[in-house]
Amino acid sequence: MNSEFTIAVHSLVYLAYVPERMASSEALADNVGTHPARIRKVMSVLRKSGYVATREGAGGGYRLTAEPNEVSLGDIYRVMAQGSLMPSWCSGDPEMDCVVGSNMKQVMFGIFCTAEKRLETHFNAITIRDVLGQIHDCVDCE
Amino acid sequence: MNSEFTIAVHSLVYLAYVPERMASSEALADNVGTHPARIRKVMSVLRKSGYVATREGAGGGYRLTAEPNEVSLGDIYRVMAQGSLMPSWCSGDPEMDCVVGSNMKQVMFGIFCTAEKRLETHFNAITIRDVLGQIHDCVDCE
DNA sequence: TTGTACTGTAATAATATCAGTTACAGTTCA
DNA sequence: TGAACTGTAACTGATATTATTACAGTACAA
Repeated sequence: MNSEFTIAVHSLVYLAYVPERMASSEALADNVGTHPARIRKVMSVLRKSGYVATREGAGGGYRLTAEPNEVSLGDIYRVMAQGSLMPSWCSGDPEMDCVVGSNMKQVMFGIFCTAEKRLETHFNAITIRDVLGQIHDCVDCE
Repeated sequence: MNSEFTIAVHSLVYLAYVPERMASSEALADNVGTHPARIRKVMSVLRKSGYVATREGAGGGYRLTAEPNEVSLGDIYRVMAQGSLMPSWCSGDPEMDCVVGSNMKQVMFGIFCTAEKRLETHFNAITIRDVLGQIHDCVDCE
């Protein structure tokens, strides 16, 4: 999996943490630990998916529009990283003569698809609010 | 995830399909669609884990030693690809001042760990025999 | 006992993916 | 009108992945 999913989750949690004001791509990049341009790319997807509002121009930036307890990591996974479980390279060749070699690609595809559904089910149960809660729990433990 | 998991599963299924004879790395590479040296590398791990026997020299190769219905994809995942769900790059920095930025790495780590456990649970329920069965089902459907 | 056919393993090369960066047009506010 | 932003694409460098080569070691068979 590439890290856009992580960046998206981190950004949304941060926006949920400062709901009253807009955060610029630079502020988010600082917090996430990456480059502002990368943040803008990720946020662009989240805007198109309806999770954040953006404003260009001076004083602009990003603001969470969805309710933190109504956005799950599953939602984010689907828009940022769906299909990333299956390796890009897959074995077998449908054209070949052997039963195993010719059907393996299809069978493994099915296995990876159901595996990914499992993963999504797991992520569906975790909301942005939950993640923010876990972060606050970290502090309480210190 | 890199594709060694897929290569391992494919190879074991193939060996389960031809249990009476040894398969050379070249025969397996042909069936899987990769280079013999890569097969040997993967099989070396499977040998050390006790799933296959190998024999060097003329007429040598690989043979399945485990029972196809006793080896699960979860077993294979653990030896070939454990930890591959979490992206190599992760956000946040424990040293920083912000609660979100400083704890996110740890929280996401936990989320990815439990997600991977879910994945393993799913893979645990699928055996090499099941995969071979699915391949035979493919043929019946044609 | 020697040649042939294998595995084991490491090193290297080629390729693909990922992350960082730069650049600039477009937008908004003051 | 200038400053502070986003949106997006292009490019660069780093890292991960796969392919390939090479060769030492092992086992069988003539």
